[in-house]
Amino acid sequence: MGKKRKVHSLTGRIDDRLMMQSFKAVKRNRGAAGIDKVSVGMFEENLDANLAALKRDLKTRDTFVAKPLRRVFIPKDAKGKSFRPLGIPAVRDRVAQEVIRRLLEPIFEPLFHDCSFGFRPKRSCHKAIEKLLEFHEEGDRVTLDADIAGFFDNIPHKLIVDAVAEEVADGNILNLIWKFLAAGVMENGVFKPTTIGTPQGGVISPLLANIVLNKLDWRLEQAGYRFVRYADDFVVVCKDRVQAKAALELVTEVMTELGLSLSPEKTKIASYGKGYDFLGFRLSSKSRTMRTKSEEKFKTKIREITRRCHNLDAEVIKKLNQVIRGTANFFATKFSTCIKLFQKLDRWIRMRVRSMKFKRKWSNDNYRLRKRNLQNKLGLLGLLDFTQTTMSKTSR
DNA sequence: CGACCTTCAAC
RNA sequence: GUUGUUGAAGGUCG
Repeated sequence: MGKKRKVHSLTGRIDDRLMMQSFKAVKRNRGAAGIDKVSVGMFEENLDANLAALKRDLKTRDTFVAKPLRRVFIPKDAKGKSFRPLGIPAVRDRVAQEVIRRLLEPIFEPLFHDCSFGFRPKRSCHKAIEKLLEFHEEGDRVTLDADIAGFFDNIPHKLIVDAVAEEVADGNILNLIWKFLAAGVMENGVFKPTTIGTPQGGVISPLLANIVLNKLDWRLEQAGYRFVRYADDFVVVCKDRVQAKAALELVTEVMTELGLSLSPEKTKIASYGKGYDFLGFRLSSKSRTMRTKSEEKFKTKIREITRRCHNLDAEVIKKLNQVIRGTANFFATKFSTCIKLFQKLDRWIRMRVRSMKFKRKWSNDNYRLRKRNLQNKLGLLGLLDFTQTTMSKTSR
């Protein structure tokens, strides 16, 4: 029953190499500037001096001041009128957060539950679903599909810092996290303090989310439930509806403790027999395919590329192939049963391409023939062309 | 292994 | 204008 050994000096690990690695990581994303309008490129102009100053501020207690976040609203779903509030930290602060993230991640990663799959290295949606399907194959077919209401925006700051403090005793680091959380936002020129939530757009936010929800994971484990969690979206696998009800009760209780609540619309008891949506797929005992929303998103994208008024050329085919490759790559997995859907979509894509505008070279040119030749020569591919390559790859 | 470019997906 | 973490694929150059 010895006391858990905490990590004491993380601050001491902040050196020039870590600073540089963190900057490189921020640069790789090619993200936009924050409130101070300093772009990554501008920060890089005096890189050594900027990193040195930042390192000093991070290492000496109560020196670092997080700049307010820049507020940007992005549409949540393609045509919906709901918006997601982004908080974009200044480039300097993104580097700072990356430094802290790199220090914290190795500490918390081993403590996380094996069934937590979101935002974690070497884990993915596919792995999450594979685990879920394993559970179903072992017999349990009723699911509690739960979603936390406004998760990132509603986690209490104290809860986050306390959760980190359970493993980290370095007061300076805890202070820095507190400052990131309480940086505030500038919304059309007016400063608004942030008293709750972790910024959507913050470098450490995903890690902090996992640190907090790790508590939920182990509570479920302790109660004997099997589940798969991806960020704030999780499925508890149950043997029947009675057990699912009980699971819902436990989850609700834990949510209250964490100052959170479930989204009533997105939380439901379903079954593997009837099927349910999770991480972009529609999962059921008879098929695992794209969910309707994802199919619509894909179609919208194809429509944009193959607009009737646009001229069919090499660029269009290239762009189409990129999108098709990417989509097939995600949805054609070991477990998915997408062949029929892909056939349908491929026919639809070819129809779209056929009806595109195509320049006539001379007045009585057989442009249909030239168009088809162009299509073949430039190699327009279909979703199915990519599934075959993924199939042969997965079997190796 | 690294730099850059493009795409897809989840949240 | 659009941030962030993670995973995947393809390409160019070392």
